[in-house]
Amino acid sequence: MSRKAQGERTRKAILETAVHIASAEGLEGLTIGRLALELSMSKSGLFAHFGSKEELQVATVEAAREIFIREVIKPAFEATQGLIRLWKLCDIWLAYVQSGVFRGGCFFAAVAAEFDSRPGPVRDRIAEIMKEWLATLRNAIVEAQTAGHLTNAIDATQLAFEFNSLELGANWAFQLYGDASAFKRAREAILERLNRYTTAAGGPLLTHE
Amino acid sequence: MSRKAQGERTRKAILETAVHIASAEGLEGLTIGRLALELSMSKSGLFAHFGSKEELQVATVEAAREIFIREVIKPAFEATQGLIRLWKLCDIWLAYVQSGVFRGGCFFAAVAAEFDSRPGPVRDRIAEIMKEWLATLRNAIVEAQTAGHLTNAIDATQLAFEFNSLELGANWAFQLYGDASAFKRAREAILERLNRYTTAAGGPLLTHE
DNA sequence: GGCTAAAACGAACGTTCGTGCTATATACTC
DNA sequence: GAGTATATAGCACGAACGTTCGTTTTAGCC
Repeated sequence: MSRKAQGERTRKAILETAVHIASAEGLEGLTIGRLALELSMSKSGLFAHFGSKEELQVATVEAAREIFIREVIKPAFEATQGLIRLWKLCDIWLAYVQSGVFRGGCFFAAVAAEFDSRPGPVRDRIAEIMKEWLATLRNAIVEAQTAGHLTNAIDATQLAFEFNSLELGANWAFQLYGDASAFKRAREAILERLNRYTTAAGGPLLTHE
Repeated sequence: MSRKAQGERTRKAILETAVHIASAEGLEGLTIGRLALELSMSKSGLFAHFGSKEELQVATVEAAREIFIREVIKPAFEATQGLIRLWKLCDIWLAYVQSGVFRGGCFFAAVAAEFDSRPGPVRDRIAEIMKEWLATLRNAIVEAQTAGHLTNAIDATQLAFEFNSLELGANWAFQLYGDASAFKRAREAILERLNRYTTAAGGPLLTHE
């Protein structure tokens, strides 16, 4: 193993742990000492991988984005474009949060609330990424309309807002109360809307169970 | 003014400022030094009003609850029980957040995300209060059903979850993007549901404008 | 086997945090 | 007016924070 590759590997390991900690304790609660302790390495050795705490935070956000793409976006995009993919995006998102891989639930919901009043590059990147997600959702809706699965009467931006809200709401209920039925409620609400706006060409109604 | 009353007054002033800071910086970001500076008093003098930082946090949460009751719950409860009150609860909540009295938007949305992975009395109190809000919402729905304004076919808990989610979603969009149209979207989604489930006895349809 | 450069370390910096101890100023009681 | 309780201030503490610096370990190259 080259020395160079070793550095990359360590950096990956650091960020992997950082994402988990930050989802629960936040990006400020994510301290370098704590991170070093958890990885059994020195503060200074760890710090050398990033020039500053802010850079570490940005890198952590970036790492979380890649995980999100790998675990939610990509699997959903294996489905064919249209209604199915739209539903997959929502369904997999909910399943992913419910699976509890992150102690703090949805990473971005957590850090968005933390940084929404803290101007700077960290906040900017978080906002960008969440906007990206919302655009993905909206785009899937438009595609479902183009494919003739959903009626053109609905406003795609409005529907994307509603779906995103329901997901945030489910995440909130699960994190605060451990209430897993919130995911069922979110799915029910989303499906109800999808089914209501499905055209004849949209195929048989989707169901929850 | 008695010494005793002076203490009470100071405490109120502290908590008033604390709620504002915490809505933006969080309950951990709310430091005693910062708070003392903002109030032009000494750290120790301020600290004497609370036995610990945790007590200060709990007191701040309590203060926020009282503000919320005064500004949202009470005004909504001036409306007659039933559909109107239910709508008022949602509408006033949105207007209150939009008014921007708190730099960090909805106080409870902010601190819930911060503390949902931090066990302790602070988290417990936040969870209680938000459950209280959800119960208020649900109860208003049930009352609207009992009054014959809304159909009994709907699940009150489900609808309360959806309304709460839409409110959280609007708060999220406004805080992260300054997007005021999110409030319009939330209102539209809520009204759409209310109108759809309104019985003939529910009176004329509610409108947004 | 030495040389180089990357990677990790250990110790310390200055600052800020929450918290405690002691003293002073103020208002009410008798 | 002396005495007491309350409110606030001053000062110091130990711990933890992000950060810097000089050193040591390690892998690849000639």
